[in-house]
Amino acid sequence: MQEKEISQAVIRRMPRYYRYLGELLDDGVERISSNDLSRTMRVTASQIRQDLNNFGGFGQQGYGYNVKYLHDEIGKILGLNQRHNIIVIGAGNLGQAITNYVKFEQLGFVIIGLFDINPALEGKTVRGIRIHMMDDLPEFCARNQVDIAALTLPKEKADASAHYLVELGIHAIWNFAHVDLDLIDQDVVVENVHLSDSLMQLSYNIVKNRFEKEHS
Amino acid sequence: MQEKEISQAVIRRMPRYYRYLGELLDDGVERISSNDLSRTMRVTASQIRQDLNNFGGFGQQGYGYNVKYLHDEIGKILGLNQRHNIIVIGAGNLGQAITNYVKFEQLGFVIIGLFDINPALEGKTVRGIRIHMMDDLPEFCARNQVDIAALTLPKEKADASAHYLVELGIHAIWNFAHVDLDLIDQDVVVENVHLSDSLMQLSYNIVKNRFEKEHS
DNA sequence: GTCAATGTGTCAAAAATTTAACAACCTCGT
DNA sequence: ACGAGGTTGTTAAATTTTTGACACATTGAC
Repeated sequence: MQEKEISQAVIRRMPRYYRYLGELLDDGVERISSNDLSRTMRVTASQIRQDLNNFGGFGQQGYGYNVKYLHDEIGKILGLNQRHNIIVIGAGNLGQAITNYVKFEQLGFVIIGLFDINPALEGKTVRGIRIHMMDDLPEFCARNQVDIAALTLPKEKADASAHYLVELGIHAIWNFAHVDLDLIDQDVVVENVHLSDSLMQLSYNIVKNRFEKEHS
Repeated sequence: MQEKEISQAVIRRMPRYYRYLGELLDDGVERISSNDLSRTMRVTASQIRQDLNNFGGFGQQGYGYNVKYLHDEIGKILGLNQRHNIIVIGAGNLGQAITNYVKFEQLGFVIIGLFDINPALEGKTVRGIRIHMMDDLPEFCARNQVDIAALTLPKEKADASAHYLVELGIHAIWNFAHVDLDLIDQDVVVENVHLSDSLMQLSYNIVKNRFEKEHS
């Protein structure tokens, strides 16, 4: 499938292509050129062609790209042609919010259970999905195929939980706790969503923007 | 304050430095060298020094960096020395989850109101913070200083809301809707949190990881 | 069927980012 | 007060990423 290493910079852009192509598809657009796409996406056409060519030649000279075909192919590249079962560790507000986000399911990401240590939550459900106690985790993982664990718990507990999950055979973690999990050398893929980092970036740009306005 | 343009690559790393320095501070560490920090953060010492030097010389030869001082300075760079009032547009699960996330307040980001169009939510509160109807937005913005609007609503409504917010004088948007807001040329700073993009990246890396295991 | 227009894949150049190297300087033990 | 050891700020090299350019394939009008 993959041959040479593809830079994460490219990978970061792929979901965005997928999104735009999905919209074109919904709009009934059949074909598109890198040039037209570059205008709507506000990136260079060269970058689009370069990015796509990392994975193969999906276009045709003189024609462009077939929207449906390209959309499907990028979907395959991103693994969206297969189902991913998710468990959510930490059934607090964020965990529940994610569980309620139906859109993920359309992409093949299906939440099959939530876990928490708070006994008050035991047996309750979110969108029909049950909240279990952490003690039940080993059995649950043995009985169900769990592809991804979403970590939505306080940072103090995140690292220990992550190690525990890896022990139970989980190979992918979607980490919302604002720590960097110390899982080097472990056979596990981690994707971080650091909301406070994001806010701080925004804050930096706010201050910068104000400054530039004052001095121009 | 800022002189030459600093690349967003650097800015993306600053919150992470801030986080690690905060932890060192909590641990009572007084000073640290770029070398020691590089080991814990798993980046090169050279990058740390280079990054920090974009903003000035915070260290001292033969000594290293004073943790508290550096933490404070990075905080200032990121604008964490001032308060940022946030309104949340869309009081659904995600909006409420964010509102409940107390940690932001410690960083100076204070949520002062939620807005929705669902009449059933009118007057309810989340962590003591009131949910208003969208109709009240103009008056609310006139009476309160609103620095950031967090957009936690369906993508169909995101773009129109964003334009409306800009009209009302808001200059910063924290966008959770998975569309790219079309706000070029507007005097507004946008920070995106595209959760599904993040999930797709994770998915890509899962597939890649599996593939590499099978072929090694 | 021909040909201008279109548009990809790819190679090369340019720009940006990261890493390495080191001179200058500070610390701290003696 | 001195000097060995340590550490920054900074310059230069290496690497990565992005952009530009164009040969060549395909389309679609006539």
